[in-house]
Amino acid sequence: MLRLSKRVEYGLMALQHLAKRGGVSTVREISEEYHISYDLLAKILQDLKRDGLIDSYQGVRGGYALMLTPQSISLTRVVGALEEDTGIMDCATSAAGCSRSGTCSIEAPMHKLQATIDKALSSVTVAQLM
Amino acid sequence: MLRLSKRVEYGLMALQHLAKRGGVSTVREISEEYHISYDLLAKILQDLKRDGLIDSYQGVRGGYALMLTPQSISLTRVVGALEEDTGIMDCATSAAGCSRSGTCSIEAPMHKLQATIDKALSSVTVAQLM
DNA sequence: GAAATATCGGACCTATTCAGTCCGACTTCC
DNA sequence: GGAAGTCGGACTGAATAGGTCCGATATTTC
Ligand code: SF4
Ligand code: SF4
Repeated sequence: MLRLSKRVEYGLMALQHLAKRGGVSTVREISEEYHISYDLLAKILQDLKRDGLIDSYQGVRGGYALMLTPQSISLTRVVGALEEDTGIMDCATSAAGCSRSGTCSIEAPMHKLQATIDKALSSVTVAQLM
Repeated sequence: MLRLSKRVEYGLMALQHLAKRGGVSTVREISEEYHISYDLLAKILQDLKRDGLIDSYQGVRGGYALMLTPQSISLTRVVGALEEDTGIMDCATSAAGCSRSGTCSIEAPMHKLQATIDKALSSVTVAQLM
């Protein structure tokens, strides 16, 4: 379907918010501003933190803040943190391979297309969302 | 998830086969060569025909054949014929729009990304699959 | 120390989409 | 008339996405 998940979409909005704000923001604050489900956004930010994109502070007056500069956070990174299966086709994440790999003749061109798309994603950073 | 559907994958294999073969091929022939479900592939080829990419001949000794040159069939065209929702996000297919369109600030950059991906897709043709 | 405000983390539910199947109708060649 | 094909719609099962719930833990404030 070639569509980005809501998780990525919300994640990007949140990152954009954090970048614009600079400091620490809470899940509630972000979820209300952009009308995103609180619980869902909470999970997303936890994933981003787990991947080292943002830092978290617990307790009262806690929240999340960017750990990296907006310029250094690419869409590739965000997608990687928030989705398991990237990759345009089964054979794209080259490790696994595909059962048809012998008879299928479109594998090579698809890998090339994958590379092109990866490049497109990596060229977009959070800094460009502001 | 940024993944192409099996429909597109099978469709491309079939188109590649038709392009390589030149003449008329039956669904059975293609489905057996690449180990694709007969019924599923049948539907896919019907869709491709409906979109004018291939031509069909009914009855005994019938089958499908390309209507266009392999060079003139882009991936964009194939995806368009086989999937309803193209588009990286809800707002991408600009007509519909999105309820968050006011508060959301990442819309413009996403449209740009969409354009980049579209370009990548349109630069791949069936001719390059052979 | 208690209460308020946060993140943390896992289980859970539901709707939608995808892949695949089944079957009856129609068309054409032999 | 029968075999070999496409046509088209309905249907199923499995996977995924999107969203919810709730109890635990950490930290600040009063
Ligand atoms: S090798 Fe071919 S059949 Fe297998 S996932 Fe890649 S494109 Fe599809
Ligand atoms: S306008 Fe914003 S919220 Fe709406 S679909 Fe586009 S990116 Fe998502």
